[in-house]
Amino acid sequence: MATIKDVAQKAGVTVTTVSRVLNNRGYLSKDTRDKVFQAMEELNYKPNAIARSLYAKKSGIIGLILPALRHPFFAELAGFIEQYANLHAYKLLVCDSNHDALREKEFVDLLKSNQIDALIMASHTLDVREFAGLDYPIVTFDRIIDGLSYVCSDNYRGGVLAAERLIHVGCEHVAHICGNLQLDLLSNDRTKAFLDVMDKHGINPIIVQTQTDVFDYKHYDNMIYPLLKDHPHLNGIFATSDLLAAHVLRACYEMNIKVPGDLRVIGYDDVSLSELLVPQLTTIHQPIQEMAEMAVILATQAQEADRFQQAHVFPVHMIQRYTC
Amino acid sequence: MATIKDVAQKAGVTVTTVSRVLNNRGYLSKDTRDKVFQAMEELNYKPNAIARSLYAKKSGIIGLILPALRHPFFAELAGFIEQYANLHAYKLLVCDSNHDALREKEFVDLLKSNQIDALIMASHTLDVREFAGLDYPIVTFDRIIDGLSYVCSDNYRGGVLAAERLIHVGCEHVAHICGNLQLDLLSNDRTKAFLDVMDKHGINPIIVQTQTDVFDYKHYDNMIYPLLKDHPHLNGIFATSDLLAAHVLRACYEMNIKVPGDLRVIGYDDVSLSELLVPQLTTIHQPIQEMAEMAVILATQAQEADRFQQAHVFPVHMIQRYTC
DNA sequence: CCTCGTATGTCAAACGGTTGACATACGAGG
DNA sequence: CCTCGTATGTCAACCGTTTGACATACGAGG
Repeated sequence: MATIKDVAQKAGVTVTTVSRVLNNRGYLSKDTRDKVFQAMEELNYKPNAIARSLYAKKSGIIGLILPALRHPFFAELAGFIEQYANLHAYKLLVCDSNHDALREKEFVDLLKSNQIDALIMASHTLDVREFAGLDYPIVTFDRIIDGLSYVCSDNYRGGVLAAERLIHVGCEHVAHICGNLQLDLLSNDRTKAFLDVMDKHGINPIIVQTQTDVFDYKHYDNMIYPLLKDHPHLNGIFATSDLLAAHVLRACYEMNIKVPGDLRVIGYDDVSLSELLVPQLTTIHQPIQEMAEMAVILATQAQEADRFQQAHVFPVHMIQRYTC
Repeated sequence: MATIKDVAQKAGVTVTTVSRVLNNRGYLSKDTRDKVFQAMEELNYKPNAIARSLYAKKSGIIGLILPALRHPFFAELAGFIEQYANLHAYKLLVCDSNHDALREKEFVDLLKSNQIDALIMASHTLDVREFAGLDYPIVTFDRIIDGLSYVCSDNYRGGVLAAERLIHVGCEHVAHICGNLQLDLLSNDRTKAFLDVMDKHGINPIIVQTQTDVFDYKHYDNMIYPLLKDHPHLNGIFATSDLLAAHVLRACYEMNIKVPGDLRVIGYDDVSLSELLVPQLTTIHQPIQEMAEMAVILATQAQEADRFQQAHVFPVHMIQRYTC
C-alpha cells in the first residue's frame, strides 16, 4: 500500500506538502498540486482512513444494531439508513443481534472500541445501564431510554386507526397479534391503543404475543394456526407487523378462510412486502424512509448543545388495500 | 475516553504492563492482572481499535457491497454474512450501491481507504479494471472476474430443473422473466439452461428482461402485467427470483388467473418470502446460508498461498410447493 | 534595498496502542 | 553466593497522517 511518503517521494515534495494538498490548506501552487495528484494517481494512493481517524478522533462510522436484518422492516430501514449515512459521508457498520441481549451488549462494546461516531439502536433487549459512559450520540428506534433521542412512529395513533377501521367495517370478534409486551417498546402502544378503542366499543380482543427470545418465522405459524382454528368466528385481526400479517394471510388461504370476506386483516409498517401479498395488505404506513433520515440526522448532527433527549414521532396513516 | 495511559495510572503500573495484560504476553502475576482488569472496569476502558488497526495493519473489517439491501435475497445474504463475519471476529461494513456503477466504484475506493481486510462483492456493475491494485482478498457473488474467487449456485442446473418441471407438468406456452442479460452475471446461466431445455422440447419461451439501471419494484409490474395480458395462453413462467415470482403471483390474483390451475410459476432463491406467498411458491433453492459462510471463509482465510481463483458452485434443488 | 506575500521545506509532536531491547529487582534452588 | 526464572519498569520506535512552529527562498512592489 502506498503511503503519503511514497507520494511525496514520487512527486518530489515533502509529506507536509502532500498533506497540504490533501487537506487543501496553506499556500499551494497549481504546479505542485498537479504533481502531487499525478503521483497519487500513479500509485493509486488512497489516504489511510485509520490513521486519519486516529488523529482526528473521528472514525466516520455509524454503528447500527438491529435485531434481524432478514426481517423486511429492518432490511428496508437499514437500506435507508445506509443511504443517508452515505449522503452525510458516513460509513455504516451493521450488527445483527438476532434478538440476543448478550450479543447486543457485545456489539455496544465492540462499537465503542471501534470509535464509532454515533450509534443507531434498533434492537431492543438492552438494559439502560449498558449505555453508561458511552461517549457518542445514540439514537434509538421505538424505545425510550432516559437521555437518548429516539425515533418512532405514532404507535398509539396507528393502533387507533387499525381498531377504528375494524369496527367501522363491523368486526366484533377480533384478535391482535403482537410482539412480546414485556419488552419495553413503544410499539406496545399499538396494542394499548387497540385495546382502548375496542374497550370503548365493548369488544374484548384475543391477544397473542410472540415469545421474547424467539425470532423464528416458524414460531409465527405456531401462534397463528391455533388462533384461527380455536376461534372460527374471528372476523378481524390486527397484526403489529406486515410480516405477521403475511403469515396470517397465508394461514387463511390454507385454512380456506376468505380475506377480507370471512376475516379482515390489518398490518403495520407498510413495507414493500405488503403490496406483494395476495390480497394486497391493508396496513398502517409508517414513513420508514423519513424515520431513517431523521435517525441519521440525529446521529450525525448532534451538537454538544442539543445532547438532550429529542423525541421524533412520525405520523402514520392507513393504506387501504384489499384485506380490510 | 479512557486510554491505556489512564488505565496504567489507575492500576499503578506502566502502559507496557497494561498492554501485556491486554495481549497476554510476557510474565504477569495474577495480582497485577487483577489490578489492571479492575482499573479497566472502573474506567470502562475499551482498547482503541483504530490505534490497534494502525499498528497491526489489519482493521478487522470486511466490506460488503450489494445492489439493494431491501431486496429479500440480499437482506438474507447480508444477514448470514454478518453472522459468519462475527463468528470470525470480523465486523461488517455494508455498502448499498443501489445498482449504480459509480457508487460501486466509490465504495471500492472508500473501503480501500478504510483498510478493510477483505471485500465481498454482491453487486455487479463494476468493470474488471476497477479491481487493479487492490490489496485485499475479494470474493464475488454470482460473477466471474479474472483472478477473484467466487461463490454462486449451480445456476445452469437450476434453470434445467425449472424447465424440466414445467415441461413435466405439461406447460407448452412458457415465459421467462429474468434480470438484464447484458450484465455479465452467472445467473444468466439460468436463462441459458432454461432455453436449452425448452429448445430440446421444441418450445420457444417468451423472454422478458428487467432494465439494467432500474431496481424499482414498480418496474416489475410494468413488465409482468403486459406479459400476462398479451399472452393469455401462457401456462408456465420461470422467474429468476422469488421476488419477481411474487409479483407474478400477485398479478395473477388480480387478473384472476389461477395458479397453478391456469398458470404454473417457478421462482429462484428460496428466500423466506417464498413460503409466505399465496399460494406458497415452488422455487429453486439455493443454499444462501452456506454460500454466505463460504464467502466469509474465502474472504478471511485467504492465505497468501491460495490467492488464486477458487470457484465455489453450490448445488440447488427444487422446492415443490403449490405454484407448480 | 527592504518588505511582503507566496510557496515550500524541516522538524517534531500528537493520536493510542504494540513491541522489542534492555534494565532492575526479588526470591528460590543449587 | 551465584544463577535462573519471574515480574515489572524504562525507553523508544513504529503504524500513517495531521498540524503547528519556524525557516528559507523567490519575485514583485514600494
